Amino acid sequence: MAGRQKQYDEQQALDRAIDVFWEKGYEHASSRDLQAAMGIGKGSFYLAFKDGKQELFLKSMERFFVLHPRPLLDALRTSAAPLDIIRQYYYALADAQGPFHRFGCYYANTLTQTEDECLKTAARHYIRQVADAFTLALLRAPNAAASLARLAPELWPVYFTTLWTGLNATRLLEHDPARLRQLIDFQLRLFE
Amino acid sequence: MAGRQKQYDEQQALDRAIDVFWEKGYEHASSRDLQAAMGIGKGSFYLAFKDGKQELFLKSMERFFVLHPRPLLDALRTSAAPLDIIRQYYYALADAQGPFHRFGCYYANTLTQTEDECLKTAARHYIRQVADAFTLALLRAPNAAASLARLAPELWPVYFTTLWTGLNATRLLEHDPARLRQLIDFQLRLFE
DNA sequence: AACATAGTGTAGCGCATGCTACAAAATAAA
DNA sequence: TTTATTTTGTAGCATGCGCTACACTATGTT
Repeated sequence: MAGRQKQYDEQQALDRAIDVFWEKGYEHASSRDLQAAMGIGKGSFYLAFKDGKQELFLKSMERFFVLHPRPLLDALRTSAAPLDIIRQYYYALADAQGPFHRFGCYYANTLTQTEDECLKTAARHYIRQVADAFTLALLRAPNAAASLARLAPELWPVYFTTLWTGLNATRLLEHDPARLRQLIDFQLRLFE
Repeated sequence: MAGRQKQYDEQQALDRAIDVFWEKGYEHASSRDLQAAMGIGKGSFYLAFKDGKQELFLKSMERFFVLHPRPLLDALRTSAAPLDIIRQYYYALADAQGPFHRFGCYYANTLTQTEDECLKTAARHYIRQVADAFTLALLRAPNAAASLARLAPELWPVYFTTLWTGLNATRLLEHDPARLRQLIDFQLRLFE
């Protein structure tokens, strides 16, 4: 392996790109915006990401999953009270001020903001991961039987997803976080 | 009133603009796209809509409301079974194939796809109109008391909105309309 | 007929976009 | 030291964007 060595940390640069993509959305984040935030120039940018912005965004979605949903999913796997963890996650989305999800859901935004089928497919994948994990966690909860009697389990993922993506839009309408939290509490009562 | 007379029908042109905006979204509908669909040139376009694309879209949102939500709201005001009407409206959004809402919700799309505060404020306004009308209609329904006991009425608009905007995104994930209809049925059981 | 007014068609400006081309610089292997 | 390889910085292309400028045409008023 010969050649000059990179003057930037790839992962750090990816994290900075996430900041820009999250705030502005895929389409509105220009390659120049991204390069500035990542602290690199065009040359390095198109060397590291040969397919440009799209490739960077795909990698940023993977990285985002490691940073945010994965720790949650890991916690869910071992928790005795998964519902409380899930509730806090929904709260974070409803709470526009919070440090997480200040700009909404990274993946749901992608789903509604771009027409790129490749990116939408990836976003779908990550959202499904979370919804399926929620379903599995609550199926293992002590009071699962009661919940099952109310709603068939194959509808649980679509139930979570609709609530999640709904909140992602409704938070732009209803600015009172308390009311959104009340709605979340009501919807999650299904699993109590 | 002197001067040459218009060679196109303003309302027809507006309807064509809606087609383009609905399919492509505000940002992705270029002024040239719109002019072509409306059958007019730059000159007529910027004479009729001095503030350009933004003004056209604002007017298209008003026109859209007259075309689609208003008839629904009128029907709700007099119906003895408002829940059935509401259910069909949700079905139409879930059913990606249907003639209406083939490209999702005109207003919810605006809310998540653009950063223009002026347009978002207008979109919020129209969505609220519908959610409030749903609430009023169901409060007048014969079995309103039972529904009230389950969920406080001030949460009804946010309940409708979250389901609506949620479906608007979930339809991009879950392509089986039957499953979405099952979810709608379950959510609307609150008002039975 | 003369004039003012409203609508139409065309040329093109200034800007931002994603991306390529390519020379210069740095590093490891020979 | 030479060579091959990798990274970096800069110049700039082609395209599409929203929009303006302006001459031209059609119409109503005087």
